[in-house]
Amino acid sequence: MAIARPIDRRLFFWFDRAHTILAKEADQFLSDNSGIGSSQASVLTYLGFHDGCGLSELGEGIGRNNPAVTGLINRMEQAGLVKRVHGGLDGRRKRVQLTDEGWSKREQVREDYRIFNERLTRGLTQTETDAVLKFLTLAPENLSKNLSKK
Amino acid sequence: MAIARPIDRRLFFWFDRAHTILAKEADQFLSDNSGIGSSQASVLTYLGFHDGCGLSELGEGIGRNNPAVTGLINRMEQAGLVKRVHGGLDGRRKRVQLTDEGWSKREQVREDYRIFNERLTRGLTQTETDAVLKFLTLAPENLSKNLSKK
DNA sequence: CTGTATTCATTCGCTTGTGAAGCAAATTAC
DNA sequence: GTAATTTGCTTCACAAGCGAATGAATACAG
Repeated sequence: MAIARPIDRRLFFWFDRAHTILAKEADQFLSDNSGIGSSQASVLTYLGFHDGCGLSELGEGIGRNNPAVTGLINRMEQAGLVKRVHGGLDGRRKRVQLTDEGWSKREQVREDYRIFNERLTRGLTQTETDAVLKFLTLAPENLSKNLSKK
Repeated sequence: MAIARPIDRRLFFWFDRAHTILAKEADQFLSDNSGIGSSQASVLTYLGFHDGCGLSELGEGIGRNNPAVTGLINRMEQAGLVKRVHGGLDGRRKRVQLTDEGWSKREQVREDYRIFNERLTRGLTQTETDAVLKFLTLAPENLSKNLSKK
């Protein structure tokens, strides 16, 4: 196996740095255009594909823990973007649904993301963008698998 | 120009999700092994290459704003990892230096990152890892350039 | 020179996330 | 059928980052 190159050792360093910078920009951009932040945008995006899912599943989907989701959905319910409905047979479960306003906001956000993401990938080839997406989806999985065999 | 593929539109969504998950893991991992969090690890990493730099430059380097750096350096000074020294001719400026303990902690962190990053890139080829690093260094730059011509 | 603008760092008030603990509903074990 | 565990969500206390405002020191314009 090849020796890790110095730059590779700083992968997470660059990842973390890029995230704080990009997240600020994304929040600003979304806030200017659609009046919400990136966490709420994540919820809208996820619910667009999984409307009516439970709160825990939502947390899993957007990478936040349960207390964070509770707060996030409180604010979004307050803002009229989503509503909690009872989960049917299971009395503990609550499902989250987009309201009409939520669906319409989601369309705005899709457009914002389209522009923003296009800007992010300037200077990258399609192959490189694919590699980035592969990393972003694979790495969290890799970690959870390797937790045990430290 | 090619039409953006649906998956590409969610680039930032995946980026944000991956970051929260990875950051939690990284904090846990670093905390277990070296007793510090990822923000402090970033400072140690950056200072390893730019020991004695000013607080603003440090913030730029690790992607945090000035108030965040002030707090971070307060905690690290408290912990004996860094010290503030006066910036010479310019009476406003303060420089940050690693203490002996800081240098030694930095070595630990280097090793932690080596292991952690190796884990992150499992399943990726070297070419793909390179693409990820290119993205992480390029995207923040791209944004700041494009701020004006919204 | 002197007044204005700029820069570097800090303080302040607030938001959002975290882990730990708690509660109620459902499931499993015996 | 009851006790013990697990699951889904919420509450709580706290950590850390953000923007805005502030305080000091320097630079610049006339």
